[in-house]
Amino acid sequence: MKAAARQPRATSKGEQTREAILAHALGLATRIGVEGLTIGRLAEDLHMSKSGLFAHFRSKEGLQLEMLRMAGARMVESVVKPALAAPRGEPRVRALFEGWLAWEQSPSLPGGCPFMAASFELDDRPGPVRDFVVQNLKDWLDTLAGAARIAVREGHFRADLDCEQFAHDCQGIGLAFVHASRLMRDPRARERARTAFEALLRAARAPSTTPVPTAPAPPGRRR
Amino acid sequence: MKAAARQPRATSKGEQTREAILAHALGLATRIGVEGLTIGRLAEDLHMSKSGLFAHFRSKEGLQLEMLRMAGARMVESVVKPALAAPRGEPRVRALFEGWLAWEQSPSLPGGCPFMAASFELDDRPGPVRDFVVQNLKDWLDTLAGAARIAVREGHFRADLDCEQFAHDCQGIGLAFVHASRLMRDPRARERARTAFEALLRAARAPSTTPVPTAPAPPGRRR
DNA sequence: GACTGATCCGAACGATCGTACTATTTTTGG
DNA sequence: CCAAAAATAGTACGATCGTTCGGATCAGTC
Repeated sequence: MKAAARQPRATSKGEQTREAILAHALGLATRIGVEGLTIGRLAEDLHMSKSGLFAHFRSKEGLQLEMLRMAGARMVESVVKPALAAPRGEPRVRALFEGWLAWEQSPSLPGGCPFMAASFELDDRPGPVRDFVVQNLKDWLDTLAGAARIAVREGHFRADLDCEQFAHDCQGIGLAFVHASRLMRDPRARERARTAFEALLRAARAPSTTPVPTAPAPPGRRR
Repeated sequence: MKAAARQPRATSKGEQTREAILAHALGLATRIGVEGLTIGRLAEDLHMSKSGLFAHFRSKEGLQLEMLRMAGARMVESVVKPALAAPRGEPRVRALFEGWLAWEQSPSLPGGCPFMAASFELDDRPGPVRDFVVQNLKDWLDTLAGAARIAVREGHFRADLDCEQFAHDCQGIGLAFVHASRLMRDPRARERARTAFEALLRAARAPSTTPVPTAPAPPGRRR
């Protein structure tokens, strides 16, 4: 928290309290929702005055946006970037999924990934906050689809795989994981998610791995 | 509004306004959330006084619970019951899924299935409302798993299929559908959901599309 | 037509919301 | 160390929240 003592710039006093506010807001928002965030509650938790805290952001919406911006940056840093270190192809897809699972259960996010929660909270409430969430999730889906496309090029996945559909299905597994884990308190949630993901991978892989000698495409196969 | 003039009982005046309140609350809650429901807003929309409306329920929590109770009953009526008319086995599983898709897009639910939204809204907020949502979703998952189990018995699905996992995966597809449809405004959301569901069915079916002639009960068959 | 219960309204309560203004402190560069 | 600047606190505002309470208005029974 206070590693570097000799930093004349880069972290003015205001900057670091501002970051502390955002970090706490993030942890809070995962539990009570992005809209449920309250300046008063934040100030109380951080032993500040409402006005002193408020002065860091132009409005509540500003606070929400900056908080989500921080969450997005953290997610890229702790999920996407490390996954890029994994070998191209299926291993990287796996790394993305596993990284996301870990991110979802990160201790700094006691209520889980804020974007997942916001997906359902803001889906019918237009505004810049919603727009930001949509953009972030679109980027995430693109990342997944891109990794799948690479896996196709590497020969790990079927050549005719619909990569957007693959990303979509991954998202479904993730959402089901949150559902089972957070709401239903199912202790097997993680196991369930992994099972579903393995099945998805199996279906996405090149047909050679499955010892099916007959035609792999049943009638009516389209797109 | 006054169709039946000769009804001495069964629908007293209070009962029908109470139902009107709940119906409107349901439509509202799907858009602004269960917690976002507001007595004032409801009263304004229905041209009533706050206190007059409030008198129908002991508390806001009471209103929320009764509203969800109505939603659950409607869902059973419009999804589960009709599906029971479908032939046992895979057709019934299909009917459940298709019925749920239609329910999710029902015009009386402008924001989609309230339980889906509540899943993420209340996952970290203990209380009777959360408990009710959990119970309802547990029942839904049991219905799905039960239908799958019947499909196994009918020989439509693999004998070693994990029916709870199947229900879990169905839920994931549903959640991804809501995600893609409501938040991302993806016009292909429905197509995506159907594609994912067909893949799930394909993986659940007996290993060869041709009916299995061998013993229908492999070792390890229980419950 | 008076009585009775159900139904609804109006006004008010304390609390809390987001935000605006003005002081007062604290940090910072010279 | 000092003045300028940044950061925080204090106070107050109009709105709205859930809830209470006493009184109107209505329906149905004798």
